[in-house]
Amino acid sequence: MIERNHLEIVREVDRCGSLTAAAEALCLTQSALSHAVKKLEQQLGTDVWVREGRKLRPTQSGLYLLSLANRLLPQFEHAEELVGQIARGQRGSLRIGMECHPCYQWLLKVVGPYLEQWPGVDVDVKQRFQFGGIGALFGYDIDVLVTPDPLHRKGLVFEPVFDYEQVLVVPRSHPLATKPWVEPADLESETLITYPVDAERLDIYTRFLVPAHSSPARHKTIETTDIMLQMVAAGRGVSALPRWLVEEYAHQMPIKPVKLGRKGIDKQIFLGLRERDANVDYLQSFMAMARKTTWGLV
Amino acid sequence: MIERNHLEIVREVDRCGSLTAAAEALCLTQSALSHAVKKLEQQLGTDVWVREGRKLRPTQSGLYLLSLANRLLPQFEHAEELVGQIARGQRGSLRIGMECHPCYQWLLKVVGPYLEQWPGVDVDVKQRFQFGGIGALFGYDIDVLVTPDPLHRKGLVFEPVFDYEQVLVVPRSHPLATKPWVEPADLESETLITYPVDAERLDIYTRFLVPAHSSPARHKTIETTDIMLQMVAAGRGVSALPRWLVEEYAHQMPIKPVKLGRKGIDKQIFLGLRERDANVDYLQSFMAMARKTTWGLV
DNA sequence: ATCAATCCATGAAATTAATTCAATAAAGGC
DNA sequence: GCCTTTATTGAATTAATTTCATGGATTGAT
Repeated sequence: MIERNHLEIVREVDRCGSLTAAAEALCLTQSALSHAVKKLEQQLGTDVWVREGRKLRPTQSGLYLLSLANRLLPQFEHAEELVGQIARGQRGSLRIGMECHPCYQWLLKVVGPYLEQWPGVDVDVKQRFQFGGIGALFGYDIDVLVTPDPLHRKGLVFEPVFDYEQVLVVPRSHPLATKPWVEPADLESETLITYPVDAERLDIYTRFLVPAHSSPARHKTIETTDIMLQMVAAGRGVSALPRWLVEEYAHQMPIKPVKLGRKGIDKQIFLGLRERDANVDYLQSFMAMARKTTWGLV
Repeated sequence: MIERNHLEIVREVDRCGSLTAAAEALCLTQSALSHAVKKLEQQLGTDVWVREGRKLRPTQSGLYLLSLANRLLPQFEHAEELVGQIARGQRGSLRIGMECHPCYQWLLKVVGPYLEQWPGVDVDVKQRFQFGGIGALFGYDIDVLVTPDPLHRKGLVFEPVFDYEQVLVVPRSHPLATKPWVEPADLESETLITYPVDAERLDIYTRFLVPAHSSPARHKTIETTDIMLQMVAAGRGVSALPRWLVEEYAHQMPIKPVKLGRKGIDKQIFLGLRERDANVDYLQSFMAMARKTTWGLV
């Protein structure tokens, strides 16, 4: 078996030109090296150096091992560096799961500065999970979950990162646009546009329409926020989104946020991760930056 | 320090899915593996697997080490295979030094079949040496020397591979072409074409002209055999070459060999190598094939 | 729920491997 | 020729790996 230290020896002997010097460099006695060399040659069944006087000249095998050493040893060294970074929490992969469609816009604001600060971390975002976001966390498909439903289970940790108000978005010229708030009944003649997810995961249903036994005239689903808002601006329907998101888009398109009910619908977004990972530096940092990014938005 | 056996462990645990099975595959007890794993994780300062129930799931570090293992271990294994071949004399480099210009034609006939038989051997031919062919052998610039001058020294071994007669080459229409042999005086009106080497290494001088205190009308040097013979065929001079070589070319061009002196000049070509290498399979084989190739030529 | 089977962790003992020490031999420089 | 440097060798020492014996934890089946 050719071992790493054999390659180390071959490289150092080549560098130093003698066993004695190589032994010095490897923090060994010259005798230890001599023994090691002898054993290696016995194992390989061939000389690695020919002894000429008191010089060592690499044989064919020696030259080959030398090239192998110069190829493999740097990879070992690089690996140690990398694993060290992982150990210190400076490197890793951060797979973010999203269970909150409109949060994608918010996430982009977090990720930008985060990538700058953590050059060793690979960030990826996933939006579909076979067994739900919690399952994805347990199954190691993701490392962090962005969700409005913390659903506590042991082994997982959730932390709120920001609060916001879910509002109705209507065209600026819409009759509802001037109201201080809308009632469920106001939507019965409207087309409601939502993301394509189950109704029980849409607050406008669970916390607004369903309790009032109300429902919209039609229901359309659209994947992307941009298109959704363009549809609203074009008077093709109304939608429910975070207030901060609507206000941001309101600069560019004729839309307006309207409170849902007299008290409005307040929501909270949580970041969840595995308890085991809770003390990993780059994950903690992500939590911290996520919390900070909030302020600029609400 | 990440060692080869660490990579071996990581790979095997991944393959087998459990420590126990991996231990079996590595011919170790489960306990030994457990100890080894623990020590590795301590050294790295990070877990390589997370224990979930009685299953092991690789961590970030573990996944990285696994990819490293899949990259490096095959290289180790390939290296062992290769060194094994070198040890068994099945692989190596055969650098042939030529001190006998016309022998190049002969060498080509040897090398062809040799390459087929020894796919693991890299053959190279060198024709110029700073300190002579012998020096090149001693200095490990070449492995075999093809020479007419064996010049014995200890540490080197020479063996004759073939005999031949050195003859004068003249155009077929030349007056000398019909003579049974030429005398030194016959060349005094001729242009002599030779390879560009010192006169003391040219038999036509040392063994023919010089003893008779004779010399040609002019002396030209040419590097390549083909051009040399074309010059002769064109009546631009005469040259001295092995009879077998001249006879081969005589099919294609109007040239003729003539004996040098009544008795002719007999020569012998030797193959020399370092004593140390004398028992290397692929070198011995080269010697053998060199000897055999002779028959087809003389 | 209980039981058996399977798997991993651990400490102490045994084995094996690596390293040092001390002595020797060989080569190169002055 | 003598002195210095370098590599080899065998025995003693030290360090490491491995095994043995055991216990705890989890899984799947009865």
